[in-house]
Amino acid sequence: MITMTEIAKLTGVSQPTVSRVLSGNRKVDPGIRERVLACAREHDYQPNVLAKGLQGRKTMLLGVLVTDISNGFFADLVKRIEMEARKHGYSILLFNSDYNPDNEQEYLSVVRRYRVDGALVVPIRETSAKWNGYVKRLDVPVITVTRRAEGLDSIYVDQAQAGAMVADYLAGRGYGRFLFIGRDCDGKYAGFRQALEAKGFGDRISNTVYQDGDRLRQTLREWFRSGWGRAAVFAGNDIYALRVLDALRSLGLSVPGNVGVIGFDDSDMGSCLNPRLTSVSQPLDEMARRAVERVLERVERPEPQEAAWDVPLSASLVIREST
Amino acid sequence: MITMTEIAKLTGVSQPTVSRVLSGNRKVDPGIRERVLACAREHDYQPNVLAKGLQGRKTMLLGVLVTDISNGFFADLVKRIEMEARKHGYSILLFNSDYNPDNEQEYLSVVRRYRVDGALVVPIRETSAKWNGYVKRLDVPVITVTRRAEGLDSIYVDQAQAGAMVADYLAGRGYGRFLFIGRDCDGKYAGFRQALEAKGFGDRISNTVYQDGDRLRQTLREWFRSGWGRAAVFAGNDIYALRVLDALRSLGLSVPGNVGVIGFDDSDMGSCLNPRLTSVSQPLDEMARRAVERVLERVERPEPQEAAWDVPLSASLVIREST
DNA sequence: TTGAAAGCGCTAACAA
DNA sequence: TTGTTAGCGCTTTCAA
Repeated sequence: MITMTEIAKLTGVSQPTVSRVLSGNRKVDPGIRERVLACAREHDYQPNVLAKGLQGRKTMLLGVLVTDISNGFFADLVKRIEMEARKHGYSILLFNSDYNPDNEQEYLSVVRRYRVDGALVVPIRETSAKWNGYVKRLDVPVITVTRRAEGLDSIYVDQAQAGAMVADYLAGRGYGRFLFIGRDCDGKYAGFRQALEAKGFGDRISNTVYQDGDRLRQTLREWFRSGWGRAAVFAGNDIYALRVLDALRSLGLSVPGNVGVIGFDDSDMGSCLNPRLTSVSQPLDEMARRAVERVLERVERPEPQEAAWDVPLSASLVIREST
Repeated sequence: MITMTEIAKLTGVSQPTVSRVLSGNRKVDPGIRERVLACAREHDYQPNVLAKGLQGRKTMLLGVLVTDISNGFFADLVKRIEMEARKHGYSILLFNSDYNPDNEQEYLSVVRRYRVDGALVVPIRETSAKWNGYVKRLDVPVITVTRRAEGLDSIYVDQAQAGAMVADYLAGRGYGRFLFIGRDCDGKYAGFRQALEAKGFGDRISNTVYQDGDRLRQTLREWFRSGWGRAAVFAGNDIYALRVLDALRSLGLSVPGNVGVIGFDDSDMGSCLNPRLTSVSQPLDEMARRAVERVLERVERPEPQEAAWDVPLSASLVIREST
């Protein structure tokens, strides 16, 4: 691949002059300019981003670390981040932690090796002190997306509020028994639980971590049989919800007749499921756009002592047939 | 971030010696070795991949260009490619063409700017001469994944064979009218059509490009009314299939009672849909693994004149409830 | 076994 | 306006 030095030789000027022409920010004699540009075009010159980066300027690289790219929600998030970054001339280096903390930690190091200009991270859990330490060491702007991180820029949906919203909605629809599928440390479960307790449903709430196939069916059956009142399942994400629908169907329970089901993330498929899935929608586009903008802002003009950015967004409810 | 030169100063040796210690491939006095390693560990040294790359060696970067990362199939593909690349110490630079040829072309240039060691590409269409030209100019090993490209390494599922397999299966199940959802230039449609023609169903095949909501419903209704014989829809991918199921349901047609539906890609959700979706499964894992291995093999020892690699894999049928 | 010197491709001083 | 020089962090000669 042709370099500036080679173009310089071919056109009989100095290499820095070529640089001046190609970066376009300095005055150069029009004659030379044309010659250089013609030569560059002819040989399909492509600047070496690595050399620029090494030279101390930006690498035009953004690290993007997510938990599971094969989850439609994160796939969508990455897609939007990529689009937004590209719009500003940045490319993204993709890392998939696969919910493995060892990977997460390692990738945080790898990100540094590439001297990325900034990073967008979906941490595995609400952030620990240890994790915070790793991130600080990155010494590039970092923003956590979809989760809040103490002392770091973060943009996320307020999970507790989203959970409370689900609780209000379900209670308003006349449901009186609730099962949450997901971890009990999940913020949306906390909000969900708290709102239900305030309504006097404190003893009508169960939760179970997500399990596969048969076990999920078992759990659902036992839960359904073991109480009374209209039953509703709140799934931690739409994938869980899909599995719940499937399990309920194989138990012969109709949705929403016997059991209501509500998902989380409002993934595209939800609107086509049978029954169509009620779900909580996160402003994905806004998160991606603002996260990238924020990181790039910090890249362009680093103000070390600026306060961390803490942007909780509101989720919204998309009501369909399953509740 | 600490550099080799700084470590050299701190430990009182020359910078190349530090390099020798940290790259580990040359003999160094054990005393020095320990001192240098200790210092590197203490300051959390991370090699500058850019400098290594610039110096003429590898960048440890692989470009991955897909058509749509938000499609679960490609998300999964990217995930596996990332895992496999990481296993070999490579990171991936992600590009999403969004089915826009302009993007595809531009990103092929951007890939060069980063001096990636190789690229894995899902081209938008079966490859044109123009596209081939761009790819050649990359002058790094390129492999096309999921599509065949003349004169380039490619690993893919033989679409025509997959289409024929679907035709055989549907005909064997007693279906006698067929609608393909997707482009007529799609290889699987060609194979599907040809196999059906061979069975004398030549005049019982229709096709339509994918359309949204109402239009899809319209199309399906008209097609369903306009003929006789057991009807089956072959959707170009599982997302289309999901929409078809939804549209049929809103038309009051039961699946598989009135219409059979078969998808393509065997995405995870298929096994939980209502009804569970029959689909064509591609060996995703094998494709990702072999594609990365092949590219890296070419990176490690470039043999310019070696013949292009052409690996058609076989798809398999996953039969569920929808047919 | 170690150090000195060169150079990858580029930008940013500084001089002319 | 242009060229000269230096240097980013590293690997690779070549000497010692």
